Amino acid sequence: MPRTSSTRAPGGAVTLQQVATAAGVSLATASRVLHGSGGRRVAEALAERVTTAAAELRYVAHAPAQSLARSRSTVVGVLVHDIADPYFAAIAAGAMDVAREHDLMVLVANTFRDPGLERDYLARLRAQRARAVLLAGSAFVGEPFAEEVAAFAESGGRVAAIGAHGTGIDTVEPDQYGGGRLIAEHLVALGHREIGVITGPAGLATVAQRLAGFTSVVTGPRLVHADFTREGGRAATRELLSRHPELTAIFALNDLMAAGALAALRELGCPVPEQISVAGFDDLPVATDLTPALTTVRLQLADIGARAMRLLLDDEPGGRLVPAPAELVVRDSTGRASTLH
Amino acid sequence: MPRTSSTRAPGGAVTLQQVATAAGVSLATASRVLHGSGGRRVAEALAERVTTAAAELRYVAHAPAQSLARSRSTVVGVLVHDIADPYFAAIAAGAMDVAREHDLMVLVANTFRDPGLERDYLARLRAQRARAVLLAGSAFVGEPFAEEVAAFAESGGRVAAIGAHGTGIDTVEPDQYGGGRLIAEHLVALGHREIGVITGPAGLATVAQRLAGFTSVVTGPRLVHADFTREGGRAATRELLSRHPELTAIFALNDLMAAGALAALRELGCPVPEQISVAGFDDLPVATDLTPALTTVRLQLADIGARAMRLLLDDEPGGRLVPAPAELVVRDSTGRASTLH
DNA sequence: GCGGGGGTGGAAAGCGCTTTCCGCCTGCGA
DNA sequence: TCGCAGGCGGAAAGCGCTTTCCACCCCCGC
Repeated sequence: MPRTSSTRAPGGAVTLQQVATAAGVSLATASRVLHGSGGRRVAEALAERVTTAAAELRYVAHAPAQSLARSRSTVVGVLVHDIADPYFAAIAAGAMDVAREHDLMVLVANTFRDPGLERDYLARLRAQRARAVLLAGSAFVGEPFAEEVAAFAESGGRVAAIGAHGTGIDTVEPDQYGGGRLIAEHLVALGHREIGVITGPAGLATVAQRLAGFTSVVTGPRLVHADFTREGGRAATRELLSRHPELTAIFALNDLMAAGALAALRELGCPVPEQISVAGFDDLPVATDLTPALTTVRLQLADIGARAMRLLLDDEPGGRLVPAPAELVVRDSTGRASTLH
Repeated sequence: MPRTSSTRAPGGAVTLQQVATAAGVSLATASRVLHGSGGRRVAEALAERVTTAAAELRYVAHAPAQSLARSRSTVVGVLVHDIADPYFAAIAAGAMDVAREHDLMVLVANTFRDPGLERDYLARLRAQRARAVLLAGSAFVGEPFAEEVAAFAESGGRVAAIGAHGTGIDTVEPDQYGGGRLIAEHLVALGHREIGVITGPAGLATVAQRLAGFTSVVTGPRLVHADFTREGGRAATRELLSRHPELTAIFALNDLMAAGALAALRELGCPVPEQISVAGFDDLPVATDLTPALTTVRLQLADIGARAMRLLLDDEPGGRLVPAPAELVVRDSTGRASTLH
């Protein structure tokens, strides 16, 4: 039997052709009515018939076909290290909000901090012809996929990053250096001289920058590297204190590690901030709920994500650098250096 | 060298045709070598030439074109209320992990708890011909988009949900009811009789189920509805206590609200658990870091997300129901009912 | 009254890929 | 020696949509 308008396509979906037939117009007209990109207009009466038919058939355009024909897709990619980490979740949420304003869908790629996976996802985003991609994860020092980024850009997609990822791409640059410095100055002002730092993998640019800011004020702090997580912070704190019991303050390079540090100090029966002060970085929501409430550096994460997405979607030439401020938030986990050692 | 075969397509991307030409084979052969779905094999020598050419040109298949030709895409959708909420972030992370094993990309849609947006995103996921979609957000009581779900399924996509979303679709069902009951039994065993409940919007199925479990043990608790967030919990707690100062325990229907409750009680100078016990639900990572550490109900969120994604991707017939256990985690925020009122 | 122009609908040519045929070539058996 | 089967490369027909032309109609002006 001939394919009348009510016959479902193989996939089960309604096609534009079916809508056109149902409305008694040509394919071209239906397309113009439903997705017409301005250029041409269609008479009221016909347009009406088409929209009615489309609604009745519950027609939804086949996005891949549209992407193909228009050679322009409606998806953007967001590359994060781990969406379950509140840091990235906040950034992603901000970015997604802006994407929605632009009627774009967001493809989220969780790289698990694996540079190989990161490269891989970037290629797949290129395969999807994503209109743009946001590199939200911190760069690794000595960026191994600059080439893949270039390939993406070359094939017509925009790229923006949070934190430096190389020249030529739009960047929102949180003031990691300044933040590290703020914490250092704060602790020094409180009289601390023996300060330990617990930190994530040395390869992360974020880590390097925060640390650089800190050491611009406090030279040669005691340093322990661990996972950039709560557990990492807990382990690092124990190790740090066993090696350097003289410390009066600990700077955790992110709030997650700070939470772990507080847990470790509680286990060790070491009062904060009376005996040891603790400071974090990021000002995640959890910071206020820790005990004592955490002194930290506030980054406006959702806003950073949103701004990066806006950089991706406007049509200005690339290579811009938007700084994002870091702000010291003093709470209860830092106090005057104890003199009772 | 002549840039014949290397002439970039309009979008700037390399096409299969270019690869084929460069390798001196036909389009069909190139396709078979690079994406051949098993059926046919190509002689070693030719295959080699094709793969080499593809690598040199940094060829990546045009995913939309592939979706069109194969009428099957490689993306799945995940619908969440708010990716910045750790509850959803954990579920999404679990789901994404499984998706990666299957070489699928994940389109995350943030619905901001807006049923309209939810419907809308579902339609757009259908437009993308997403292979499957995971409804991770709690249903609203009286599900307003069953129709849209049906349309999605009808057009060939699979649908799974976390928590009941209607019959016929695969469901991972966390034991919300049982969890509510566990908390109730725990509090009653500790001697509490005057228990207040602070809760999210009445329209959320999750809320209704947790509450039902609780009231199956404790009848007619004092109830305050608020946002399902920390701030909501804080406000609700203040209101609850001002109206019912006789309460000896508060059950917050999620951990975020519980964090708010603890904050409020701290502000009111009300010791926990000595004067008032507090219990939460979800066992988010933050639960251990609250002070006192939160008694709550553990849901294996990442695992739930992963299982739901597996339901979507195997080829079994739909309509299955996978229960996910809830487990009581007793920490320090609950204690024997105070008798000093 | 007739020619020309503006506006609107439709036919058709792709977009980049998959996949069905088709036909050639090789090698084997009679 | 010839026929035939099997294997493998290539031509071509779509997949559902956009968009360029083309054709047509109607209206206006001379």
